[in-house]
Amino acid sequence: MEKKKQEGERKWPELKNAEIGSVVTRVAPEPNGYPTLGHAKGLLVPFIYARIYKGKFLLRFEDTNPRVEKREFYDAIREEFKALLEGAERELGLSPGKWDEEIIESNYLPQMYSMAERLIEQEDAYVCTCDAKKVRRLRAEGVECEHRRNPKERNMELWKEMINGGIPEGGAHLRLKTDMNHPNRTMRDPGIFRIVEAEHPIQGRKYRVYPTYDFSISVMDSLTGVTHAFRSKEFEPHVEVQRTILEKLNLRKYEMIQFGRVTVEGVPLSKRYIRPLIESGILQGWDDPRIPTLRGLFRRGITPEAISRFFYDLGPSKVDSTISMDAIAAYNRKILDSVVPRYMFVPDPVRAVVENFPEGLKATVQVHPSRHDMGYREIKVPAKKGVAVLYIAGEDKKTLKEGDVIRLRGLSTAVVRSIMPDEISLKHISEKKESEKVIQWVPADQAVPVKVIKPLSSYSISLVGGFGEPAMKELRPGDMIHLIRYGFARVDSLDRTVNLIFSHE
RNA sequence: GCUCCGGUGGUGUAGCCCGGUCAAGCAUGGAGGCCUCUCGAGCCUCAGACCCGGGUUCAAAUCCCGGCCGGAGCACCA
Repeated sequence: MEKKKQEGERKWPELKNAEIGSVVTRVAPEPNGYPTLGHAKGLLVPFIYARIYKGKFLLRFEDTNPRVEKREFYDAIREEFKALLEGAERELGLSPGKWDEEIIESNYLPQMYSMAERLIEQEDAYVCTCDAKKVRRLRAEGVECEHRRNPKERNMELWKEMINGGIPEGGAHLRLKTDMNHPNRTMRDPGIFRIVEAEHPIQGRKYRVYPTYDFSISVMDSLTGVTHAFRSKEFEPHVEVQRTILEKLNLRKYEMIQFGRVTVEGVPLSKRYIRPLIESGILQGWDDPRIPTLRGLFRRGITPEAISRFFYDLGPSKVDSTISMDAIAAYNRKILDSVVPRYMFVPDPVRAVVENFPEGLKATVQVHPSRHDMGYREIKVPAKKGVAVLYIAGEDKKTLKEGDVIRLRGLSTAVVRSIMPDEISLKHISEKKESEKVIQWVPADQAVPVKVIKPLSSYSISLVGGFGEPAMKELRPGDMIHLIRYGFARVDSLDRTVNLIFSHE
């Protein structure tokens, strides 16, 4: 499918110190949950820059806190990121739509250990055995503790004990020696390694000492050749810490770039909010269409293309932005509209008996109103003694009164004869009239039972039942469709009914 | 409290580093019209913004100073 991609493209701001062909960026997720819409900017911004500059894009698992990380999350991140990047390639023409290399940070632990030892050797780091509360207090007050003055031999001894298990979790941590009076409090002797007694999803029980974020990110970015490291704005005060680490270890420097956070109006993105809803059974799982996890969104029929285009237009700005699901739906609608087949669906059906119905009259409906190449479907409507039985939507029935002329889409023009509580009586007329109301319908004898699930909030869904036209029984899970005068939907499953999840209007 | 970062139409942004071409571009949303056997999409038209106050300058969205507002961080999490 050819897309018009070239004209009117907005340009992203230039990167500092960037040359075509030599830019390396990365996304560095922690495998501690299912990725949400909140992760999309963190993925797409570095990816887009890597492709604009024809450079390299890395996926790095930042797995240095085994307490919260799980194997399944690595896979979930790979799957969702893959889908999104492939969507970005199709929609934005940024190729290849995948990461060039995958890096598991925990595999670099031995290297990081030796760097830690170098810092101890240089007297740029010391083991502190104060408890966490005291450390926090002293950092706030800008007061040095006694461990700071320990000789390097003593520090090395304690460090080895941390590694060998001689010190329990929480009993000691390695701190960078900077300045306990630094105005930026994150700079006051930050912790760089600590003990975590938990099984690591990849390394198992091999290690018990893990680096903290500031240490691992600076070392890893430098070691893996990253030239432009993106992270969200909350890390701004850490830039100074990370630069200091690079300097003390004499490692290659790179650009550190912060971008603003994205919040979705009325939609909580945090795992902290979502997890209890899943554990309590209110949500079915991490792919529940009510929540903004990427898989939830995909299941709901929000396409990777729409999400990539949306974040492309959003740009890499440093300002925090509040977006709405409606805006994402608008992007999705535009992408889907030109490619998705149309079907007639009647929610809350009511029988419509059409008299004077010609023998052999059948409907020819276009699969897509502006795309003849997508073909036509025929719907045969049997008539017994000049009477055909159809279903129309309950909502449409409500708006009709006796004498109205309606157009049964693609089939017949009819006049309303009478309206009963559970049925409406129509009469086929041959002449076409102007400005008649066009409604959708389904032949009663071939009506396909359809259920439409509409996500309403993270707690609620609504269920709408009705009948679809005969061709709907050919649908397969994953198909995206448009229900005429109703909205876009994705086929979720098929059993005795066709089960759809409503995307948006 | 301290440190840092932002503040351009309803929303999201470009421009700011290297002042003029910006009487501010784009997208989305809004209004109106055309088209349409969908209340969708498409096409056309319209309305809509440089946080405030000083200063520098022939000239400021862009530079400087002061204020106001918003966000983030101040963990042995990332």
